[in-house]
Amino acid sequence: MLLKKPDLEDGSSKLETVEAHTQKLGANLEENILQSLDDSLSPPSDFRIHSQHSDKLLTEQGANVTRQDNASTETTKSTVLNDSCCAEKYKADACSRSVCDTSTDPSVSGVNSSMPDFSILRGEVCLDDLTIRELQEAFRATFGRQTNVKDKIWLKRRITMGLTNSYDVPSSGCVVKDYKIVGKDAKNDMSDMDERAKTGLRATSVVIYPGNEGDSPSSSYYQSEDQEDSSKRVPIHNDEPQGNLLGEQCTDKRTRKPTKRYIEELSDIETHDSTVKNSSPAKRPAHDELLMNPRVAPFNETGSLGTIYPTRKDTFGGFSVHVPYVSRMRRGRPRKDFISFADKGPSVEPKGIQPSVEMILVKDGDKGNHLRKVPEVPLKVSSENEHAEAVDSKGVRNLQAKVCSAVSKPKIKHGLTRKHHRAWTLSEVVKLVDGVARYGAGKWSEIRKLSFASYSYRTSVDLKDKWRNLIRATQTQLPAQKDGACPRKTNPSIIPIPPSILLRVKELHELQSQGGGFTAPVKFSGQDGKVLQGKGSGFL
DNA sequence: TTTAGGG
DNA sequence: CCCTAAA
Repeated sequence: MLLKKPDLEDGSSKLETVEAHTQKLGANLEENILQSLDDSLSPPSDFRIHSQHSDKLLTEQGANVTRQDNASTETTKSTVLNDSCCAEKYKADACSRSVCDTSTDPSVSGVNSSMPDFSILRGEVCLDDLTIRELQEAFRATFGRQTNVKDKIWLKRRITMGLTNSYDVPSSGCVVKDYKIVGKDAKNDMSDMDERAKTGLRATSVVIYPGNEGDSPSSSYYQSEDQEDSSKRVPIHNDEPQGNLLGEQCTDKRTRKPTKRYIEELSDIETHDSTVKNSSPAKRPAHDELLMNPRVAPFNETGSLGTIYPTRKDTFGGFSVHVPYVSRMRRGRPRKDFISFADKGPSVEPKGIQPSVEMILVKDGDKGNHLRKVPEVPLKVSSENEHAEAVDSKGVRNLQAKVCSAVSKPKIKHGLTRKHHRAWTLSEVVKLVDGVARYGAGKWSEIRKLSFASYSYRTSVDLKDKWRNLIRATQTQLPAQKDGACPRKTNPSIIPIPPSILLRVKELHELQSQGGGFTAPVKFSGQDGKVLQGKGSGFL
């Protein structure tokens, strides 16, 4: 971009700096432009004449021979590719170089490449003065390939575009000097082009290109130019127009800069993609919901009958697709009917599956670790636990808990295990309440150590969570009980916490929340204590 | 490591 | 239960 300054004539002295500048200065940008130019000018499929012809033409260059042998083109085009690529590459280089490093470069002529006479482009070029032939030659010099287009305007324009590396050139009457448009409409420059690119306007969109020799440049040229139909927006390649042998008339379309909106849409898609792939680390950095980020799209039309389904974007094997929006499989612990299935009796308990793991588990628990990192297969609670709960009047719950722990080992995803859900037994709850009463709410670590020594699977966090749930229960369940039966308690597998315990929880909670930093041990108030004792809970 | 709190 | 921040 910045390379094509007028002060580059006789650039031998400045060549190096300029090229250095080129590399330094966003090889990307420059390369993109040149690349797209290349693409547009030399589609590999039907590029141009055979190198032999090129050579021949090269030798005849002085005469500006522009005859094209279409038959040869057809039959031998495939062998040209390398050569043409070289030429194109060279041309690309030539576009970003100073003026005189081209035709005089010995290496170029040494490679037997069909380099056109770039001298024709040197200095000030007034395309209006040239004949069609000369224009064609200039075209060749500019793009490094032959053209048989005879349309002067088109040629001029194309040459100008090539020389100035700009898509935004006047259709006629301009003078190109040192790869920059001077004379008429000298303001057509890169900066101007950038401006247009920003605004999404294309001056070229109104220019009509006359067709030539079947490769009509105007056909389907700017179709959907200004229609922001994103589905039609494709990057600058693979857009070869129909029936075109030379592929030179589609240059504009293929090389036109994407509109702002296109860019935005593209980046939008990318960000969406990335968010889908990366999930949002802030929210849920881990694992198992990586793909569970349903992206509800606004009603997309997916049905062939035109029916409208709500869909969400989902990811399957790296592909982002829309699928009908339905609930996902539940994650986490199995449903309670599963529990009740397991609850049918101790006979269901698969005791013999992995006896060794049990030992590991118990040992682990004694150390007070929490089990998440270990592949957890709790088959059986420790004997002390059993003993402690043997006195519990609600033995069913014990069984249930144990069986539950025995039957499943949720492995969520790839190494990360979820601690198996163990239903809180009544005795546990009582222990917890007692612990809170003794050590105060918040001393979960202490409570765990002192009151839950035998419940290795209960962490201090568990205690805290359970206590919180108990508090909630007192706030919801308790009043409801007074008013009447809670409709949701019809579930038999959920054994309600006895109101006595709830009352005590409430009392403790109120007490401790009022008392601020109160941590002093509190013995039960007589009423609650009595009830608890009556329950026969055998803790401590 | 523990606690608190949101999810 | 999980996860994280804060202490």
